[in-house]
Amino acid sequence: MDEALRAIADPTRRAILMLLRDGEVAAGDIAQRFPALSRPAVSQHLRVLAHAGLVEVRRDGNRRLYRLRREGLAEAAGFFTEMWSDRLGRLKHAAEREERQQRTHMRDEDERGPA
Amino acid sequence: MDEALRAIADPTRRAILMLLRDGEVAAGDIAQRFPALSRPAVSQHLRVLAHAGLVEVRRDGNRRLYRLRREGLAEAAGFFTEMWSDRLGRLKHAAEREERQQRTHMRDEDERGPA
DNA sequence: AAGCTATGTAAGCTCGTTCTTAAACACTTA
DNA sequence: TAAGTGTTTAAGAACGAGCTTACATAGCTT
Repeated sequence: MDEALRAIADPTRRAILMLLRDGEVAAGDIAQRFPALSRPAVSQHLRVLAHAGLVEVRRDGNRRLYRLRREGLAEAAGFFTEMWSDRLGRLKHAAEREERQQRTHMRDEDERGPA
Repeated sequence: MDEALRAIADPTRRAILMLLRDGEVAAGDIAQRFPALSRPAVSQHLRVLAHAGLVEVRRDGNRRLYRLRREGLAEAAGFFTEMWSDRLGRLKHAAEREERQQRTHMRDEDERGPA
């Protein structure tokens, strides 16, 4: 998930993923969509995406067809669901904690940070 | 949205966001959770997050309380929804395009490589 | 005002990322 | 097998990200 989010941080790689939404695309065809970049540059981006589990490759004769790996995408999106989920439960805890804190108002230096 | 995805790519910043799920936290309290990092490092991460629209700051006397900015988070998540959405419409287009391509099978060298 | 606490900014270093060119690899066709 | 496509790998340059230390700023407290 870590690698996927890092991979997605790059705008070129996001554009590549967008390109793959509709189905398989050959590496060369992908590269053609980025006139500003050399083919090796695109190839390296594809490698990063593959390593991150966001795309899969398939050989078709000479060419390599890349396709989206939706599981990988969902896994990356997991961060957002994690950010949103269980919100009520945590809010309850937070409220209790805050109440306790407000009552005692302890500001002493007892080990606040665990290992 | 670009900056937000970039910001989220960093694990420390993700951890900070997680920390803020439950409500406001002061900069110093955040920094305490990262014993491996100096306080300026955390401060800089917070700046990046603020710039990306993922957190908001509020002054409370001496301290600065950071809180999550859910709109920013949703905007960042927009990439994923964009990846998933409108899939059927695009698939239809892709099918047509593929059909046309398969029929004519044009592979000639019309200016593929510009300057 | 002086000094403390809480926090941000600046400057500089290190390391990782992204690009380029040159070369290698793999498959196809003559 | 030799030449031709399509694509990746290698090596190195340039740039940016993230860290640290030192310093600056802002508010509170005496």
